[in-house]
Amino acid sequence: MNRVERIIEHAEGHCKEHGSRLTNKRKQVLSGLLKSKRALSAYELVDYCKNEFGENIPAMSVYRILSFLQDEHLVHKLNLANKYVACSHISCDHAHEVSQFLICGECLLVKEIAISKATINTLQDSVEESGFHLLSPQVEMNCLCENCFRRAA
Amino acid sequence: MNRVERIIEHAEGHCKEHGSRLTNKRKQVLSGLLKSKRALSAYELVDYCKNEFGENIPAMSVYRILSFLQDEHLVHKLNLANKYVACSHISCDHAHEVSQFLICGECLLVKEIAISKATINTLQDSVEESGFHLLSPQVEMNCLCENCFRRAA
DNA sequence: CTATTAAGGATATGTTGTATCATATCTTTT
DNA sequence: AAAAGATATGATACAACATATCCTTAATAG
Repeated sequence: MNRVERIIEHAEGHCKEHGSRLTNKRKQVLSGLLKSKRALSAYELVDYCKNEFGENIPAMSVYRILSFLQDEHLVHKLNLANKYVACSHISCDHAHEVSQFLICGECLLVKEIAISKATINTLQDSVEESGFHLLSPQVEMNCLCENCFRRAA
Repeated sequence: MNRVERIIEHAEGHCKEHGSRLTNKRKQVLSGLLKSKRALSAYELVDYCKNEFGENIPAMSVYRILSFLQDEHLVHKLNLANKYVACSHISCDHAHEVSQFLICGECLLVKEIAISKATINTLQDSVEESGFHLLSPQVEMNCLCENCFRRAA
């Protein structure tokens, strides 16, 4: 059993625990994200399922599936790019920490790193002081990866 | 002369200094953002110019104008919302600091606050350690404002 | 086994943004 | 003030991302 299969099995258990189902199509979409180093759009996932599994999933359904996977904390949406990535902590059992996403604006390579407690507290405090309430504590930063940076220079 | 007019005059001087022009339509678009507490979409600005000035600016032009205003650091794009806001530091002469944008996911009210040097350094360091290079150091966080938070609860 | 609920399909449409090519308006120089 | 060049704007088409709505199919509980 390879890495992706293992993660998906883990995710399936996670879903069962609170009575939701990780159906076939949901697994297919999730596997697409798991296999990719890059962030993918809903429409790219439509293509992936067609090519990889011969499944013709309409865009509408992919959006529904993505929304389900987000609710299950298996997937993040990157708003900087309007694209989606698998959560890198699916196979950990602990609730995952706040993530900082580094997104290459050129090739969409994504790196998800944990943000330090202290830093997130600072950000959170400034939010509360301003009378706002944090919804999804997820920090995205617009970067270039090493490769694209060199190519640009 | 009111607040918006004063800021626009200041912005005009700023543009002249490096040989760019703050034309009438550019002023109109900028004034729309300055008058709004909320972030606005390009298409909302099209409507604003039509209603306020009777100008029929095509969407294409508004996008170009927004792009110009961003180059001049007079406007920020909020990627979390695909909307635009006037930079809150237009009338300061000092180069503005890194901003943290608190965006109400409900009503799009936006608060722009300066982020502490220490915090931005921490974030920046984690970016560099991961082999990425920061492009636009602007942090956006998905929040609810006080009003919408209460209404939701 | 059938009633209920969850999942997925079909179709249309809304929203944001870009590509491309044409036209108009300023600016500078003569 | 006319020609030439640069900057700004217009018009049209379309690409990419996303949601609304209504309907059908599949899973599960009673």
